[in-house]
Amino acid sequence: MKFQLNPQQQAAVDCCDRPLLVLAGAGSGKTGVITQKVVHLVRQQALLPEKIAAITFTRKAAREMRQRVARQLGEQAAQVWISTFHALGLRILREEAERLGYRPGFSIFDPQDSLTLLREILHDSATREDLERVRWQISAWKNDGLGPDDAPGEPNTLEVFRGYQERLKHYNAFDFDDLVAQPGALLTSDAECRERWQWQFRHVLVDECQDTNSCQYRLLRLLIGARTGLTAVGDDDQSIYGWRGARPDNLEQLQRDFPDLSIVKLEQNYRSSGTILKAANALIAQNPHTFSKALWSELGEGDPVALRPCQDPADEADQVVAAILERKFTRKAQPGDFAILYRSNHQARALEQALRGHRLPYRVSGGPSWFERGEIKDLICYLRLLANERDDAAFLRVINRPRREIGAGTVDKIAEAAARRDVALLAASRHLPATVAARSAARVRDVVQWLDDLKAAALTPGQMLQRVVDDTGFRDFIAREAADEATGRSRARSVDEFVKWVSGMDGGLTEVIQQLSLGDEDSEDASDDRVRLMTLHAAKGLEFPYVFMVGVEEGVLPHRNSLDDGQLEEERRLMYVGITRAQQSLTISWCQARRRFGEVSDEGVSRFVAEIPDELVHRHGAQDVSSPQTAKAHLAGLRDMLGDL
DNA sequence: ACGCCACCTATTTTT
DNA sequence: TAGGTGGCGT
Repeated sequence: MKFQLNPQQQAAVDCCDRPLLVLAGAGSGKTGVITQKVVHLVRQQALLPEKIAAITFTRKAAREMRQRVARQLGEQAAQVWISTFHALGLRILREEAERLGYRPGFSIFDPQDSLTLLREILHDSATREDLERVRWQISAWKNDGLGPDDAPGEPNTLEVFRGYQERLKHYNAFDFDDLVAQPGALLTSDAECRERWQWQFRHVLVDECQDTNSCQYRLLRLLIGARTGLTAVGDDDQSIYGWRGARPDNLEQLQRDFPDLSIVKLEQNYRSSGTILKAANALIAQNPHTFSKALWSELGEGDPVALRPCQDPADEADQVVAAILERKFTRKAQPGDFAILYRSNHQARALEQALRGHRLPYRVSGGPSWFERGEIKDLICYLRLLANERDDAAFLRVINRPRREIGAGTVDKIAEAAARRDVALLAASRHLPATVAARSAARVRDVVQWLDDLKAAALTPGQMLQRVVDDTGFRDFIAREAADEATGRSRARSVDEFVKWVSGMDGGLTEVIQQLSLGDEDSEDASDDRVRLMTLHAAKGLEFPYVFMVGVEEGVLPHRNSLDDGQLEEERRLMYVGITRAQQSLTISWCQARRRFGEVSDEGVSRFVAEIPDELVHRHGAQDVSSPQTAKAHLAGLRDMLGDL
């Protein structure tokens, strides 16, 4: 496939002699630009592929980009460093671990492991909420590039932070935030190392730059040496992650950090109708801007934006379903052409009910992923423990799964011994204290012996995992543990799938685990033809022919907790992101009444709706479908007309 | 180890 | 209102 670039896109690709900021509006073809630029750097600028880094936020974006680069560069694409910030950080850490006092084969703790760790530090009086709060705080500090010595906080919270970091190191483990923070700290303090990495890359490209937090931005800057090219792509109007530390003003910071920065704006949109873009432009114009931008398109004006007041969420859901059925009929649209977007997850419930009721296939995005499922996490922990015997979190997870009748008392005694001798739980299990009863001691020795044998056998990660499953009877254990037979079967199946998946991976144990720890290979199936339900946050980067934004009410969007200090602007951007997902048709609806904590609230339509000019909208009112009764009747009529869908 | 009840809280979430 | 958590009893 060959891309026709418009003049602005071409300018962005061609600009290689100075740092560049590409302000890429929604749907302006920025992925194509990044892809083409990588190709250009290799083909025209004669850069070696391994001298180029393209950084994204999600694995999905990275995968997409790699595929598109591969389509043009073929084999060479594999040499380009296309990865997420975290994967890049991991790759740096793998080479520099020793400098930080870590050993090869280190573990990566997920948030759950972090919670386990904090539970040890904060002893038993802490509730789950306390632990979550502390974890959140520590993570926020790290994302701001702060450590226990410079973070602003209560002395005892900082003490917890310090203890947390010390323990992580003791376990030879990093948490997710460390994957970016530690390379940043290392390259800051170690000039030799910094130069080496600056030498590594001749050009760095960053996607979604407005989403970088302080820590990511610091790492980015540290990678840019005197001879390193930079292409930053971003859209300040789509910055919706301020609440988790993203700094959209990093786009402005670029101008200060790189005085010779060029700026290219991509304003032609290839996705939406003119009407939808005008609505989006008008809305976002209400926000203050450093960089102004107006999207336009050649796709024609299209339908007006439909505005629909509804009685309550159930009525709203019925109306959305009615509209979907109608369009399935009149425009031969497929379920997969529709997306329903909302501010918060619980809003999905009413919609799911209505969709189920009318046999419309749907998919809710944002459930727990494969790797978060308990049985998969168990298996990953076995591998982690085999690669890094200091990984106490993995040890604790695995020691009694499947049941080995090693009681809490025994584990406590092992933990005491480990603490006393300052060794890991697994090491302590090899020299059990005399206080452990002979029976328990024998059981522990058996597991440890088995683990040691497994480690000594020269096996691939896949074979190792297969042995774990076989030797422990893991499938049966997992199946028996499930509440009902069906979930038992499905879990056993997912164990098999996982073993197969790991067997297909290449690399040694360490690489495989570190891959796995970074998360799911999301099994996004383009062919699956279902109505998509998701939050506005989850919708970023996606597009759909028909979009419904529901619950566009004061208190919901903008959310009631975001009415002050600049957060309102982020809520408006959220609305903007929602609008710009739509290709042909956009329907905005809200409820007159919504049950909230038991009480009926009626805050009414969102202020954002009034920010869309009148001439762009079509208001549905009482004469259309407005009461639940008529909506139901309308639906019934449609059903008769279309047959049972 | 499991089930029941009282209590609390109530956005957005990737890696 | 509802769903999740934590404490407590069997």
